[in-house]
Amino acid sequence: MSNKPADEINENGTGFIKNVAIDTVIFGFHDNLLRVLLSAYKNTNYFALPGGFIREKENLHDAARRVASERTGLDDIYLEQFYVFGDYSRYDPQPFKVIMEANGNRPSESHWLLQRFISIGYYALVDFTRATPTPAAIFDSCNWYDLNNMPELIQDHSKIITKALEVLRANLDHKVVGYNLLPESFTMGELQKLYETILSKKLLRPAFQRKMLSLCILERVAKKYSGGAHKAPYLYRFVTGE
Amino acid sequence: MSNKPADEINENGTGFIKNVAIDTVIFGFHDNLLRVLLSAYKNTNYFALPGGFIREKENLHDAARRVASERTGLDDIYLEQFYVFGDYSRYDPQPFKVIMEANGNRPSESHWLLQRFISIGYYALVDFTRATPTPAAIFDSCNWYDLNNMPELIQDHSKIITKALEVLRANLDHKVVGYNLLPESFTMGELQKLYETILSKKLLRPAFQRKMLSLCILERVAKKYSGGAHKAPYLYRFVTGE
DNA sequence: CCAAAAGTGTTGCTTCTACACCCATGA
DNA sequence: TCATGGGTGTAGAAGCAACACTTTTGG
Repeated sequence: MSNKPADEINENGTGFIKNVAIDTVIFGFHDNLLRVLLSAYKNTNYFALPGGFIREKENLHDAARRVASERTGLDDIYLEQFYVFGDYSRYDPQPFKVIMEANGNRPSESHWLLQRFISIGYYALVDFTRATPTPAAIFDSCNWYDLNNMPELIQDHSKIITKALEVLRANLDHKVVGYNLLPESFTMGELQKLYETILSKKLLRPAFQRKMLSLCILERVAKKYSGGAHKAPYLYRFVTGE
Repeated sequence: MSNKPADEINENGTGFIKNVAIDTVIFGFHDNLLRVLLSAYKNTNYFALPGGFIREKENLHDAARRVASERTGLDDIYLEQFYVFGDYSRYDPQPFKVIMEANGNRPSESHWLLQRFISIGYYALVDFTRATPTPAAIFDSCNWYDLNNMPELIQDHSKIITKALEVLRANLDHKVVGYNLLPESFTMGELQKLYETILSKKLLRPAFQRKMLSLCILERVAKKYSGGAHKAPYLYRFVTGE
């Protein structure tokens, strides 16, 4: 939970469901690295996952989509609910107290943001080249960090990312992941690099190519002349069924 | 959400987290049928999943375990969090209003149980022969219903069961399910019947037997002389690693 | 003509499917 | 001894890992 617009910061959180937060793990892929969007709070050393809250009459999914959209500038985002984090031990209001104080607020102990939150985790898969990381108004910046080189995160946000990656990996087999993380067209090599990065292991090139083509979800578009001294790879794109 | 003890029924739900419910789909297996525990409210025609709420300092998992334990009398229950139901359209306070009125209460519109709830779904797998369905104090009865022959349920509880079954099926491959749904010892035929019931399809006997044995999680205990005019099957049990 | 990367062929192993066969049991 | 259900054997198909080979590109 983070990135709240200014008007959300009032003592009792009018208009929002209390004690429930949404944390989104927004994955992007670039330069052969899997990255996530993190918010950095101004005037503090705190980093956190993009998060938000559910409006009183808002669908849970829509709230997650709203958060992911506001941070990326995209409006057609692939989202997957992956886990709920509900241990009482994750209750840690200290960071928010510091953040608010660093920004000139003096919240009372009963401020709604200082209460316990049950956090519903969503992961998003976005096309790195189309997303424009956008910090929430006033409060923070927002940037990509690769998974192997992340700053320390508040609360249990590191664990949330770990769990998101775990579920993403488990879903690799039966859900099409590349469609959301890659640009419109891409080479088979790029697709393989994506899979290898998510799984953290090498895959055999011939096997991967055949497996992907056997799914009948890819079509060849054209060849890509990269200027490299080697055979030009085909470009592929996902067939959308239209 | 249902089965609340009397002391939970006060206007503002003191001691509980508001707007969040837990619904548990408690599966049991008996007579070759997959069954779920349903609560029937007295003085109404309403049936619902066993449910409950999270105490202010209680872990989410512990709240789910508490609900499942109270309904079954068991204390070592296998639980799996499977989905969160958060559409605003599922908000339907009517049944609770009727239930409370049928039991002599006159809740105000602002009664906490008549507010919107986001419901966290857990499924439980229990040994039918050990569970003793126990209704929550005063309010309702509690019984097994087989999946193909269920009463109409309040709100979106049917959809919740459908989703639970979906996830249970998906988990059949990589989680050991029989251990929790069967008694201490069982025949290979019984285990196969369980799988066939969950998947709603026939499996090949030799293949099933070999697959199960190849997992090295079963050990033979003894033969079972059923009195039937046929070869006595072996009894198996899950090796626990002790 | 060479190096590098992409695409395809092939071989052998493992796994699964489908059916056949044998074994034990009590009427 | 027969019907019934449980356990095992096995041939063929399918799938996959591993490696070899061919093709294309620019230096």
